[in-house]
Amino acid sequence: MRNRAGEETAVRIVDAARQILSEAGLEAATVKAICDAAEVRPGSFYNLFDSKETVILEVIRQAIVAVDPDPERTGRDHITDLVEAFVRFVEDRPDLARVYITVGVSGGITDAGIRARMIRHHSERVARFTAALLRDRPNLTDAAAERTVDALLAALNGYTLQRMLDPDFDFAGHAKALLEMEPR
Amino acid sequence: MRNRAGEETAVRIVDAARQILSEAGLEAATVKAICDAAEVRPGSFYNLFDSKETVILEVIRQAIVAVDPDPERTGRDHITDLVEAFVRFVEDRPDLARVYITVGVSGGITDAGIRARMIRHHSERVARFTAALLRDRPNLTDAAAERTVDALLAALNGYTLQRMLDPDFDFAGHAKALLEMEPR
DNA sequence: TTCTAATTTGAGTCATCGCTCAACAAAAGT
DNA sequence: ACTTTTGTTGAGCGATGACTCAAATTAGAA
Repeated sequence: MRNRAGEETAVRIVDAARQILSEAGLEAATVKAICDAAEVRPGSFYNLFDSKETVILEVIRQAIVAVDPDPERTGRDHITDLVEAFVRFVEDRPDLARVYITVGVSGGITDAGIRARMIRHHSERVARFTAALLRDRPNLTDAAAERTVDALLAALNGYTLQRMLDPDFDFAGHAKALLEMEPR
Repeated sequence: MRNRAGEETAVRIVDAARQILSEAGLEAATVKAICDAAEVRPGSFYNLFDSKETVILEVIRQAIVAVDPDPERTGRDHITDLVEAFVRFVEDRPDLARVYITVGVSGGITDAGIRARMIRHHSERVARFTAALLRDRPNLTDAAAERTVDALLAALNGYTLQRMLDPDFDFAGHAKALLEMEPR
């Protein structure tokens, strides 16, 4: 990387990398494939990024950030808002959702840095969802709320996974139905 | 592939492939890496298998088969048995569980054959779990039972995913707690 | 216009990929 | 013992991977 310019080109490269990662997976995300999709030559690629890995990590970062938009609003959301926001994320940004689930997970197994980020992100989600649930249903104990949220988030991730495999899967319907579940 | 013998060698190769796939992911599963781990030379590899892909698909097949052991016993299990069998699978064979979740999913996005097998396998699981649940709780309607099973399996998959990222995660505890959930 | 710095280029390096095959070794028949 | 079948070897093939860099091009300041 020689300097800080060419930002529009850098954006095109990251966009191309995201598209390839989401549609064809990590294996297919070669420098050549990314450069072709971004209409850039390898020299430009390496003028702007230190390595292929840098670009891929940037896409994963985008995905993690996009999972929970507006995290600064913590404290005001209802649990339905949080679920709906996640549904919107999966429906509107299937590319980032795919990256989140596939690259995030397989990368999490290989790469300790990615793993740490995924785990941290998950515990932040649990805290946020639990606070919202307790606000909506104050009759629940803290433990019961956290158990419920654990199950809710696991099921949301499971449905996301299913949605990635089967584009016809009614993700929104199933996700919202989860709000009707509770410990018996 | 020249003949059908050298089966012990073939087993060693598949074992090595499974280990590498589970610990280091698809990217790391090169023919050289597999051969080194199996203490075999590439010539022998290609004497026994048509391609690298053949071996990887065999590992994925093993994983899918191992998810639901003894499927011929359909009709007698309780829902708790099915969940416990899955818990045992994840705890006892984390290697195959990792392959199931990571390679199965990322492969499912790329490869139509893998995708079809994963989807088929999932609908078989839904049918089996739903039958068991209706047997245990005849007061549920078919639709409610299937909704419950959908959520149960999604959550199990989500927990599996979480377990793959965090080895300290109490998978068995969370999985069994799911049996206490129901539609309200 | 002219000079300079920012940006892009593409041929090229070296390593590694999946895979092949002629030769060799070990068993198994006969 | 000799032949055949079965299994293994490892050098090496062409293709492609990530990545480099001197040269060309472009853009903005002077």
